Amino acid sequence: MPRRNAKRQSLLDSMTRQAIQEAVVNLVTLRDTRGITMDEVAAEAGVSKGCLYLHFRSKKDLLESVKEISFKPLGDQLQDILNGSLSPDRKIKDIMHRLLGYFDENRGLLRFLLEDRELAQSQIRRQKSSRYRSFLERISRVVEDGVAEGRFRQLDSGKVASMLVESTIAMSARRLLDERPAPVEEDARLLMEVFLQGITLGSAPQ
Amino acid sequence: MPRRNAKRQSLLDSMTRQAIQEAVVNLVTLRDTRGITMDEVAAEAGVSKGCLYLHFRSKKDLLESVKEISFKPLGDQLQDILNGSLSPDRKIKDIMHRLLGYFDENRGLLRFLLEDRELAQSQIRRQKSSRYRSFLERISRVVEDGVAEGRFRQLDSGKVASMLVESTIAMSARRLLDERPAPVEEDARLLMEVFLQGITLGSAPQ
Amino acid sequence: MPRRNAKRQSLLDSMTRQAIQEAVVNLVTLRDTRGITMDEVAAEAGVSKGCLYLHFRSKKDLLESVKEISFKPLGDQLQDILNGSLSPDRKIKDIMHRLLGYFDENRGLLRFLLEDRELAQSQIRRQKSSRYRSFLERISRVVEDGVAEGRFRQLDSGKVASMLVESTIAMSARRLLDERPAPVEEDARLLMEVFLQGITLGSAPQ
Amino acid sequence: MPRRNAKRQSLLDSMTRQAIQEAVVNLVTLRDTRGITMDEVAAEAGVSKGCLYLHFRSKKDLLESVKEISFKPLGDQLQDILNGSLSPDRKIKDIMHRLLGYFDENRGLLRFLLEDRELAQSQIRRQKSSRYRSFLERISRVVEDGVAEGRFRQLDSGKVASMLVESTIAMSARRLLDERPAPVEEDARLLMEVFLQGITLGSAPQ
DNA sequence: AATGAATGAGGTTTCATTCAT
DNA sequence: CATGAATGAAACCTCATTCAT
Repeated sequence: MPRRNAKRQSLLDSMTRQAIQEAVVNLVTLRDTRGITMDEVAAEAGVSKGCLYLHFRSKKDLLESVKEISFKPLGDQLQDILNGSLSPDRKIKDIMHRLLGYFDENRGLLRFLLEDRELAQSQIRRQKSSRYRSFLERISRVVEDGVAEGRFRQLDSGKVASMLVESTIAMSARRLLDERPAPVEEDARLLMEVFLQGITLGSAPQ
Repeated sequence: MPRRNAKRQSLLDSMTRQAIQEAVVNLVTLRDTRGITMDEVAAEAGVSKGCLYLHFRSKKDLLESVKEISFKPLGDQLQDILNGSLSPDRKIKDIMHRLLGYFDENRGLLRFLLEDRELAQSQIRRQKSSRYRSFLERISRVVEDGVAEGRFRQLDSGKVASMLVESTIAMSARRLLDERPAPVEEDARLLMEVFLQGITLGSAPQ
Repeated sequence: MPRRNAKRQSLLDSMTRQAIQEAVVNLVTLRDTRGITMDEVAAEAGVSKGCLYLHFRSKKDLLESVKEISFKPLGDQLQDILNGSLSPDRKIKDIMHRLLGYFDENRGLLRFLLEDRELAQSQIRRQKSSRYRSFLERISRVVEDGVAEGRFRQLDSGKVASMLVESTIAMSARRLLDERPAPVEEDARLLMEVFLQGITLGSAPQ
Repeated sequence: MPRRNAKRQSLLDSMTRQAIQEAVVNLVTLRDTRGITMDEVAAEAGVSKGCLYLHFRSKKDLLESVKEISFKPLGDQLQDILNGSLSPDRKIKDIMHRLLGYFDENRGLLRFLLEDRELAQSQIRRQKSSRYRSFLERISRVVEDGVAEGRFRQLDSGKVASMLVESTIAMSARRLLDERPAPVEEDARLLMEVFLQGITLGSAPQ
């Protein structure tokens, strides 16, 4: 049964791939991305060093693939929110909520995002379109929609998007350190309150 | 005159120290912190590699010291603002203004802050007092003052401080990438507007 | 019918063997012998890597076998010439002609010969009988025949054989590099003119 | 005394460089060039592996430098002969004599030459100007001089040069294998007898 | 007979650190 | 105080070979 064999083989194959990727996620959860070595990945995954290069062309390739699969589900969920028909402020709230939740569930991934963000800064100009930057632009457009609808003030949407996203990531980072973080809803609400109404007492509209 | 010799020696000594530290700053402006080598530092400083270890115990020690001196002036300036008698919202505005300005003037240093931030996030619990964390706590207290004075709403001050600071850093990073960034005042004003009043149209009280 | 099956098996078997060997020849035509990997051989042959080791004990064994079969036709042709009844000088000419022609037709094989030659030189004493060395000895005997027949001068036949063969190989190598090499006949004639009129008795000027 | 120190330092430096290069020569004398590893070179030279890269950028660089210095003296001697005012046939004889002698004295170097020759052939087209090829061209010109002077027959000088050089190298290789090789003079004379009386005008019998 | 994932020894290269001078 | 050659522990990567299926 060559068909069956092929299937099982490719299943095994993809299982090893996953095992390696999961090993990376495990290690990244503890260490910095740049601190991990291929030896460690191999040990963590329970395979030989050579095997790593059977499944990934290089270390860079491996890390890249881990980022890819790690952020895929989040990306899809955010996509759904962004493509939805909710109001801009609701979209922003949902996105914040989802980001907080996702990083709660996948604690190691935050480091990849942090690295991505740094990367965007070191490769000044050249590689504008990292995951992070394109995400920012999406948020930016939601802000613009809010402005167009007369809900938000006329502010630089790109900069506001940065503020929204970075504040949410900062909140996620805090939650990571917190042994008993507040419920996700609570932090999402705090973010929204601050951004929608500011921190000044009495400035709330109603 | 042993006294005089000692003095001259220590003067020369400190000059070499400075030369080395400046070399690091120069290199960090271009590269990632972890990407620079001791060879490069020695070459940039115009001293021998061995000399580096005469003045600093290790690479880590050297980088740490560079952070120290790099952020000292900023720290002092922020300290002055924090110790001043201005209102909390004015303090926050001044701090934002100063942060944006400082990173504009010292473009490479942002990387150190980013590193510090990562450190602060990876130091789960154990060693609370990274520069970044202690700075956050200072801001946190200003927010609390504002709450106490009845100017700010009753919000989690630590979280709000994170939001304020991360948004400002994000703005600095944007400015770094921007070829012709807006005047510092403009970005500081945007940050304050958003945080004090939120982004919602019509929510401005007076 | 176990007989028939066995036959078919061995036929299939030998076909795979050949496919592998041909793959090596193809690759050697492009690359250096030592540059090719077993992965590449497997890919080129369209079989699995493991299959290689079913037909050949090792890489060395495989390459050795390829040399064997690659030079077999040439060896047979040269054998015919050597066993023929032509005059020694005619034999030498025919051999040169055949060598030039063979390497023209099988461009990659020259690399094997070069490797063999190196091998012959590094194998100090031990394993005298590499293909190359035994071929040299054959030529040597033709020279001796020529001496015995009074056609050639009394010269060290082994050394003269080396000169003849190396000059011919050098000519082949030149032809390989040449985009439009002269006709084989022309180069063979040049070789003969130089050598025959040099080693032929009575060609000494005074 | 900084002057003196610098001198001694650079002396030590160049001594290590030499030690490394000599280690390569020693190893090449025994093994094939491509078979030696940087580990072996380091061990043979009595230095650490890292030290190798202090003196040479890469393995390729090291081997290249060894070739350079190994063939420099030979190159100079051949240069002198080529630039001299002797007759073309005398030049050729002297060059053959010198090649045989040089390879006798520096047995390992022959391997480098053999490798270079192969290299020239595998890098078809690209690196036309290897040491070997430029040397061939020099010899080629001597042959042309001989033709111009009416001493040699009108033959393709490039091809004849190949024959001359390759035959001499083949003779050297033979001498390498021979436990008691004939005196250099004898082999040089043999080469000359064969070639001179072959290419000399008027040697054609009929 | 055939597969191809896995191995692991070994290759080249880098770099923080030491130490004799 | 200063030097810079030397070190050696990793780092990344390759590839001939094996073996469960």
